[in-house]
Amino acid sequence: MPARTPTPAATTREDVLTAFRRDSLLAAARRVFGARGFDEATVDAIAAEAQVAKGTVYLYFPSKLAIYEAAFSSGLDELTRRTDARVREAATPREAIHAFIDERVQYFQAHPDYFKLYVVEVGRQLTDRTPRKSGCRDAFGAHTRVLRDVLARAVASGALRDVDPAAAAMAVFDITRGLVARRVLSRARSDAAAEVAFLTDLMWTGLSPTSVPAGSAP
Amino acid sequence: MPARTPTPAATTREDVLTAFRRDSLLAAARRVFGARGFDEATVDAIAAEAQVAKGTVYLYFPSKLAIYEAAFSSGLDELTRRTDARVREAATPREAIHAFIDERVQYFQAHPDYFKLYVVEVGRQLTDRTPRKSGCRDAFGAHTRVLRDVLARAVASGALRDVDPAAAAMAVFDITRGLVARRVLSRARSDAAAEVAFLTDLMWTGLSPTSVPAGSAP
Amino acid sequence: MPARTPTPAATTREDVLTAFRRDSLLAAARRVFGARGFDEATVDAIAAEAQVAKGTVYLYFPSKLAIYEAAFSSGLDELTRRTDARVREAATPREAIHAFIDERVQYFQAHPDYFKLYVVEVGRQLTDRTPRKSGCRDAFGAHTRVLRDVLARAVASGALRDVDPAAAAMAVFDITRGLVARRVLSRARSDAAAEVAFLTDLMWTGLSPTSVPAGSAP
Amino acid sequence: MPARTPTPAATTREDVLTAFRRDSLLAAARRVFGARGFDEATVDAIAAEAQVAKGTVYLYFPSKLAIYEAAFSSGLDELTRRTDARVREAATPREAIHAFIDERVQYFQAHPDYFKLYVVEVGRQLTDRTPRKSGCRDAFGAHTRVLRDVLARAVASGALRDVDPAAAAMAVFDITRGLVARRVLSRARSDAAAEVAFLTDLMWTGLSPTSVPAGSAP
DNA sequence: CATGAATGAGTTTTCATTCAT
DNA sequence: AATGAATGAAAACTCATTCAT
Repeated sequence: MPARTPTPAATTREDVLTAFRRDSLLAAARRVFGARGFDEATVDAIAAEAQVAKGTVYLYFPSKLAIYEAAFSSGLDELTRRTDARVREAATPREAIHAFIDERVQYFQAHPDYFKLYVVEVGRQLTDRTPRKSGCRDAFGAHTRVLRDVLARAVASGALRDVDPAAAAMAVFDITRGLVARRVLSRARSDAAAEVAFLTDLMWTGLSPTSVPAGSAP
Repeated sequence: MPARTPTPAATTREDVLTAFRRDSLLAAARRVFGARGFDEATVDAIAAEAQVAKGTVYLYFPSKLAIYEAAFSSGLDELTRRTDARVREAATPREAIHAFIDERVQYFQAHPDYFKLYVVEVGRQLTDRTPRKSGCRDAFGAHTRVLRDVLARAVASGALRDVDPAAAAMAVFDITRGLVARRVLSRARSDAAAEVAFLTDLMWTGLSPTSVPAGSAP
Repeated sequence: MPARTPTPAATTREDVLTAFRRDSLLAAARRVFGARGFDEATVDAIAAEAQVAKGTVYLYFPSKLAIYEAAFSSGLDELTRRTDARVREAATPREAIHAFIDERVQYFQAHPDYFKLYVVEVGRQLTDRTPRKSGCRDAFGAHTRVLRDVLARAVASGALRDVDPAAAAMAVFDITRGLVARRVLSRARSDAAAEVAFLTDLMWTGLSPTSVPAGSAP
Repeated sequence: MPARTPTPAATTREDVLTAFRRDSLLAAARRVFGARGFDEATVDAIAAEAQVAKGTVYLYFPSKLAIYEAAFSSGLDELTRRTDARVREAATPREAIHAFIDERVQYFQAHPDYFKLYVVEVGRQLTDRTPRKSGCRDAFGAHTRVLRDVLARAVASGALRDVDPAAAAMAVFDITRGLVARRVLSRARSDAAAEVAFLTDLMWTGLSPTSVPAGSAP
């Protein structure tokens, strides 16, 4: 990484075009894979969606699986980047939880195709025998890292009661995922603010230190 | 032929064999579909798993999709039946939440193949253009009905604070799903009691009426 | 053929039953093959039509092809027998031609399924690489033998002009076949007498010795 | 690429190649369907006959049935066109009958594969439950239309006796078909002139107005 | 670089035939 | 003799991938 391509001015017309084509193909792939799943999607359909010939796809990606993984990863990267940024900006743990839920709901609402791709991939990971070489697998763990760290600090400072921050972050992650799934599946177009607020409140209350002793174990 | 066996239940050897074959095939289908997903699974593989010839499969099911739906539905029925029973038996709302989470974690832990099939089906539903005729789709809504009713009564009686019972039930459903997913994916064999207890506590605390005013909005 | 089975009393109950079953199967086969053609017909369908189990079919015939050939031949035998009888009874060549056409039209009208089987078999014979071992092939030649002989005698006696009797018999055969095909295809139920009379007249006139010199060659 | 070839007819190399492939496939299909019938023919065999891979066939035709119908129709169109032309050119009714028989015998003699395909199709039409949408069915009726019109005019002008022109045309059609069938089946290579002349004479004589009263009905 | 025609491996499904009961 | 469950070979069709233009 010390020496990038030594031609600083090398970002030629070519490169721009190439990058543009790649992005077009990834966007097309997200739409097609999201709409049909991995197996039902055809390379032909992706090419048509991107308005290029089928052969062209193979100039940019070595295989259908590679397109899929690139499409999945590129979306995931952006989602994670945005989520992490908003969580980091949050002034309080409560706001961090709210930011996490809100950002993800908004992102997926704006990119329902990608949500489908995302869900399909979770299914693939569960059912795939060949352990995914690409970073897909680990990527999932990274989703909640920033939130977990925020919660860990909150527990340490006494702002939250003494829970496992990782488990708590996962719980927030899961209810977010469930909310998004129902909204995407039902093609909900309404504002999700009320539902986001409810889940934020539910989690925050559940994690607050001021809660009552909670009685005996079940 | 003079005297047909007067078995009152008319359950002949044939019937038993037929039922056995059907069950063997469904079990094989659950394993194969769970391991590979719908598209990657082949009827050949299911037949081999059930130790019959390919043609035999078609004596019991009219198509690959029919096998899949039967395998999915049969497991779902049992899961729902067991979950509902345990939730109904619960003496308190807190116990109901615990029963819901605990039963489902135990069931899926005992049938990891079925959990994969279950996840795969969620993916299919998202990506399927042809609305599934079979009860698969509606079946999902029914998962939380009993729990929702319990929570609704608890809200009415003041045992819980004033939340939307359906949304609360969904939250419980989602964190359960997340827990199971992580345990199945990581092939966890350990006892899930601690994690179940944590989630029960989290939800119960979050829903309790004694919670603090919760401060300002996020 | 001089010594039939030397047990004259051997026609037991068994034999009768066996013969009955064979005939039932042949009748069923004629219906099914006639309705669907050879390839589209299934042994299952024939068994069902004959109200026996599939395995039973194989007790009476060694293969699907054998059933087909037996069904075809049995019908053909009857048709030829009846046609020959009526042609032989005819007092004049004109009546012989009429008898030939009339009998065949009536027979096929009464057995439309068999006509389809008959047409399909003609197609098969044309397209079959493996020369039919059974008598099917030669059987066709025999259709017009009796009519041909009648015409030959008529030519010899001067009752008809000097034509090739075989070619003339074939012409009568062909127009009969065409008439039947159109009637069966259009499911005609009306009386064919007028059409039979027309064709008889057409052929008779064409073959009569009193015809004009016929002018120049075409 | 700066200047697209401004070929006014736009018949590029591509188009020629495509048309060539299509024709090759149709010719192969005629041979294979003619040799084996519809059901016994495999797409694999057609592909092999045309020296292309199986998948290639599906680039030009959507299904096996579509290939079959295209092969059937293309041949039928040419046959009908040629027959109609020769019949129209004929100066007299007798010549029209001769032209009809002669042209068809010659065409089928030159394309025996197509004759088999033709016969197979007749069998299919008889046994097909699903009424053929394509023009195959109606096409048969059109075969004799031109000849029928010629005969109708001849009847009107008194050149022929008072017969149903349609029935007469059918009779000519049927004897032609029979002659061709026997020649193709026996792989006759000899000149058919004598047989054609005989049938022409037979029909013409049968239809001539100068015929004797023909005696009593049979 | 871009194209899209060609390839052929792989999948579902059917059905003639066998054989244990 | 009769049954019908089991078998597995065969065939239509799809689509990821390649490569000549």
